[in-house]
Amino acid sequence: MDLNDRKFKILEAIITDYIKTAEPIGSRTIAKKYDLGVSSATIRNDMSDLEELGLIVQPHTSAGRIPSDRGYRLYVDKMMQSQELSPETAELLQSVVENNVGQIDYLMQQTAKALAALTNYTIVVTEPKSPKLNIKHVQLVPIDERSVVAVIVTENKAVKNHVLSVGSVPDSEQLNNISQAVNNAIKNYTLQDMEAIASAMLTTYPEHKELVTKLLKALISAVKQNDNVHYYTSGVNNILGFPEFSDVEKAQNIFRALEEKDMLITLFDKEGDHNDEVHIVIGGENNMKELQDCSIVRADYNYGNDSYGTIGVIGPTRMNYSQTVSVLNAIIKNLESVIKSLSDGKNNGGRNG
Amino acid sequence: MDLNDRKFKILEAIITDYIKTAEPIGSRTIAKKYDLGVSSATIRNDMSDLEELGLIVQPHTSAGRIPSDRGYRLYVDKMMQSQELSPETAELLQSVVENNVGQIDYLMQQTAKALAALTNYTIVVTEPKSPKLNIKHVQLVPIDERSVVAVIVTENKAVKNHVLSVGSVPDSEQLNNISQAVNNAIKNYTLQDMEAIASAMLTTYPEHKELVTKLLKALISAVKQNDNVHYYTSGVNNILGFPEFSDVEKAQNIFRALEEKDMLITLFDKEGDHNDEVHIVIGGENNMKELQDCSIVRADYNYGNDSYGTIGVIGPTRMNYSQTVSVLNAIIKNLESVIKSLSDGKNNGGRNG
DNA sequence: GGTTAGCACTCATACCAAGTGAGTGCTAAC
DNA sequence: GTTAGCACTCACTTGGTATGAGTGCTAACC
Repeated sequence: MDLNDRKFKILEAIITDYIKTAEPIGSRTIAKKYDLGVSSATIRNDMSDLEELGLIVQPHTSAGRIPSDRGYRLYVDKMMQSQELSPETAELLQSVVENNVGQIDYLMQQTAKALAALTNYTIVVTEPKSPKLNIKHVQLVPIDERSVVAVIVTENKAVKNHVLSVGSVPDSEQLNNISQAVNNAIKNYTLQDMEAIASAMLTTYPEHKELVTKLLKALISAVKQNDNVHYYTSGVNNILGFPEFSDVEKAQNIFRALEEKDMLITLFDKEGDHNDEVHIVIGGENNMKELQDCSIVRADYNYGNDSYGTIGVIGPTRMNYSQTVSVLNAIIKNLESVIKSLSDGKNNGGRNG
Repeated sequence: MDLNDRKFKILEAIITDYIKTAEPIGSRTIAKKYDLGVSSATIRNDMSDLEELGLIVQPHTSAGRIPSDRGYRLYVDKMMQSQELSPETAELLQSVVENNVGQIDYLMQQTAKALAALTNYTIVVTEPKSPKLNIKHVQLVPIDERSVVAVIVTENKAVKNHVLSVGSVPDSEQLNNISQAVNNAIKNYTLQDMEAIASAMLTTYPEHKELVTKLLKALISAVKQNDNVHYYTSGVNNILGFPEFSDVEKAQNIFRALEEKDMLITLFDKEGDHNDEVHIVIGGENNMKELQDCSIVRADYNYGNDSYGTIGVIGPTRMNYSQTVSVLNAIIKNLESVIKSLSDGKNNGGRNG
């Protein structure tokens, strides 16, 4: 059975209508609302075919039809028109990014917040992380008489702080010396040779054994903690606004999933390849049963040196995919351009004149 | 009208019962369940008096009574028995704190998570902040060819990173020199004299004008950002578990409030004095109308040098105050002891032998 | 005066039965 | 292939009727 033009149109009508109203839509409604030039009976026959193909389903006998996951999939892959953003929206997205450059965590938060407000869905933004993480620079900074912070800059330009508490803190100059020594050691050895570095350092600085030992531990944990990605969410409460989640049980499941860090991260990591495209996972296509009624639209943003972060939009399967994709594309473009202009040293991108 | 012993007992019965069941409780139930030695009619008379005093209310004519905010207040202030924590609970709370020393953000997150799991309420933990914030130490660390991170250690031992993007990055040695110069300047001037520091620095390092300017800007913003407190929440979804919030509208209001950073912060800042005590705000006592059906139990933890953070527990007014207070006291004690032992340089507190 | 039994009254909730209407599937005619 | 017509399904609404938990009041009791 193939899909002629009219059936495509009917499917599209059902999907767009259902996205708007969340109500099952019947043959008569389509006949009246969309000018297909045929009667409701004909549409009824077509709908029967569409159902046979698994593209739409009937919640119960005397109701209209709603799209199935497969229906949405077909729509998303073949039928969906890309949507132009309004100038105001585009500008808003740009200003959010540009106004928060420099403080990566704040930038993420504000991005998430803006997207949540714009889409009315739930947003998750993960900090950039690199598949191959190497430490680029280490600096010890004194905090008080008993503790120093090890500032660790990784290849992917992430900056992490580890507080080390030690018996006694060397003076600034010595801290600098030790930092320098570690930096040199890191350049010459790989992290696998941490043992070697440790023993080398300890012969040079036997009097700071405690500090050096703890510092190396921190370095190792920094590398390991690579999979301990930070992330920011916003618009979680939007979930409750959708009639499909007015059942508290369902909403609670979703909330639980959203609080479960590991779940989210694997969800984002899954679909393999991190490329430029926007990925869409519809309903049951993801195998977390808490999110079977949700769709996830996500895209990765490049952060230089193979490192990337992810922005994910989570909403009901009845989601405005077209708009969401446009918004995601726009924000990713903004983010990457700002990041690029930063590392180019010139801020020549996207300023209005 | 005064409250004799029996009336107190009746009020207590209503409150404890309602905390457990969330159902209005009637005279007959009290007479049967609690052995007061009088008939339901007598209890009925007493309940009428309690209602006249505004301590309990009737949701509708043919229902039992439930405690009012004033009833809870009386209970919390005069009647509530402090509750001993089970050894397992105490141990859990201790291990959470001890296992996460050193990474302040992770510690907060885990603390929030543990408390949420334990109490079944929503937890908000704010990072420590100081009423008088001074910068103690600054260190520049290179990131790549175009950016350095300014690591700022404040008096309250918070460590903040600001990424500065500059035309060209001086080598490590020069970065150290500049850092040192700023540190010296900060010791001699107050932050109000930032202008003076700036001009002094710029005569010393004219070739790094850009970097120095941006660094000083970062310092100022670090001081200002003092009120931009970070905080961590956990157990937000627990809200949905309570029958009083099964009305989606209400739940959504609460969620919105919890996502509104400023609201939460002012909520915590409000009740003035930050001392050792656990503060309890019941229902309408706080003036955020979104949280009128919630109670907030919060306590501050000391972080040395006048700086403190706050741990807040948010739940329905029908909250297990006694347990919540005990848990809060315990976790605060653990946190403070660990913090103290860190700055004492010896970890001699609370290890099992 | 405090306590109690008895009783009328209220009112949310559950239950049931009938009615309504949106929507379908099928058949026969066009 | 399309359409009109019709029987059928079934969620949802409406209204009327219990049911029962709980109260307030009164009169009697200790």
